[in-house]
Amino acid sequence: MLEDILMCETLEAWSKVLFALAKEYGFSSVLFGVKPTISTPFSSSTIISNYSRSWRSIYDANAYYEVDPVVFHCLNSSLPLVWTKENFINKPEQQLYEAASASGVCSGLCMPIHGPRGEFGMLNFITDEKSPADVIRSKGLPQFALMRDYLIESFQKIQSAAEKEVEKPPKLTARELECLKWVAAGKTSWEISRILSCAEVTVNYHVTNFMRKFNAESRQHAVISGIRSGLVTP
DNA sequence: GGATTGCTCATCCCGGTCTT
DNA sequence: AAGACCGGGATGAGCAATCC
Repeated sequence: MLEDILMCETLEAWSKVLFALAKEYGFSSVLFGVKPTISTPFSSSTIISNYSRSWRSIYDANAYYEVDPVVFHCLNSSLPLVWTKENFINKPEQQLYEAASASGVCSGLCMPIHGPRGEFGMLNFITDEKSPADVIRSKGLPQFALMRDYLIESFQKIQSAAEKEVEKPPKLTARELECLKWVAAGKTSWEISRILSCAEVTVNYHVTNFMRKFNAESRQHAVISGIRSGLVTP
């Protein structure tokens, strides 16, 4: 099944394998959450889970990620955490646990995610029993670490394929490409106008056009997009 | 012949920096 | 602090080449 997940080409297929893996390993539900960097707001995380919708809504509405000791563990460690009621110590944490257990989220195994490009997240397997120890003992902890690595690798492959699809480089005219190249070289509009033997406003016109094509808010932003798409070299 | 595309140019406004 | 200056950005008009 781990090999299967590397073959997935869509997030939908990937999710199905993830959910099947969790079930196969004896967990009632699973959550895979990841954000681009550790400092990115939690609200912009990508979350794939088969938690109950009501629990997800409650968790988000109460911003429980701010008090969740499992999240706190992931922020500070790469090691797996077998979490139970005992991990929820102070009042806000206990309130979170009460709400969670009422929704069937009683204990679990959490694998922190610290990706190769600074991505941060967690892979959280849930049971509706008081301790997941038996489930983990039967499969062995290293197996879950391996699963996490496969999931990260395959998820990133699907994500980058989707980004490439979205970021097809726009078609620039020869003049726009020349202006982009000189803007990337740090030249001002006036300097470019001298190089290309045209008026400064003409340079501005081409700059405005490639900015629009890159959907950029400034010429610097457009230059970065141009470098990313391979139209110009840094 | 009309529509579209690409290029050039003029004018105006805005925000940041420099000078007095 | 106020004005001058500069770079960046938006808008609109005109012209030439190309396509259908």
